[in-house]
Amino acid sequence: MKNLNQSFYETDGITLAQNLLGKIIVRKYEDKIIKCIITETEAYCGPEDKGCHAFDNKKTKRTFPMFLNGGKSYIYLIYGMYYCFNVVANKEDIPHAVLIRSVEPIEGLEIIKKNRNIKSKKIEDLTNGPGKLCIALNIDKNLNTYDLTLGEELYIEENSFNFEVVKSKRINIDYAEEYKDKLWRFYIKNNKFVSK
DNA sequence: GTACCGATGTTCT
DNA sequence: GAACATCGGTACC
Repeated sequence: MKNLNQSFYETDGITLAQNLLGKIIVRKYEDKIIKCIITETEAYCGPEDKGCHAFDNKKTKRTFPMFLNGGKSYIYLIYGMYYCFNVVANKEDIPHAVLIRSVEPIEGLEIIKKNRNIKSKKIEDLTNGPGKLCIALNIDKNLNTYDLTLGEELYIEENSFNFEVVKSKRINIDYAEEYKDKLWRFYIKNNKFVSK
C-alpha cells in the first residue's frame, strides 16, 4: 500500500479530516509494527476558528507545528497526562490541523494491548479516544513536528473501501462560541471505534 | 447504562 | 493561578 504524499496533506483541514477517514496509520518502533484504520477525526482551522489552538494566528511554543506545511505531526499534552495526535494540513503558515480521535487496530493488536494495559475486555476501548490511541501507538512529544511523508516511524497509507461518513459537532470545545456548533467532526458510520 | 471526580503538568495570563 | 481538543474508577441506577 502506498504512503500518502505531500500534496494529499496540502489542503484545508475540513477536506483533509474527511479524506483521512478510512486511511491506515502505520507506527514502527523497536522492530514493532502497528497498523490502524482512522475511524474518527476533527478539523481545526486556523485563524478564524475559535476552537483552534492557533485562533487569530496565535503562534506559541505549543502551537507552532500547526504553522508548518501539511504532512507534519502536531502532538501536545492535554490535562497534564495525555497526548493528542494531529495531522497538520494546508500550506506553510496556514495553521490547519486534523485531530485523530479514534482508530481501529488491524495489525499489532498484542502490542497495543500491552501498551494500554487496561482491564476492559472490549477491543474498542483500546483506541477509541485521542489520548487512548497515543498510548496504544506509543506516540508522545518526541514525534511532534515529525514528517509523515518520510514513511518511516510514523506515516499514513492509502486505503480504499466503501463507508458512509457522519458529520457532527466537535467534542469538548465549549469555549469556542459560534464555532463549537460547526460540523467539523467526522466518523465512519456504524463503526465501533468512535469516542463518546 | 449515566454521573461525577480526581489525576496530572505544560502553557499562557 | 487558571485552563486544558482526556481517561479510568467508583457509585448509582
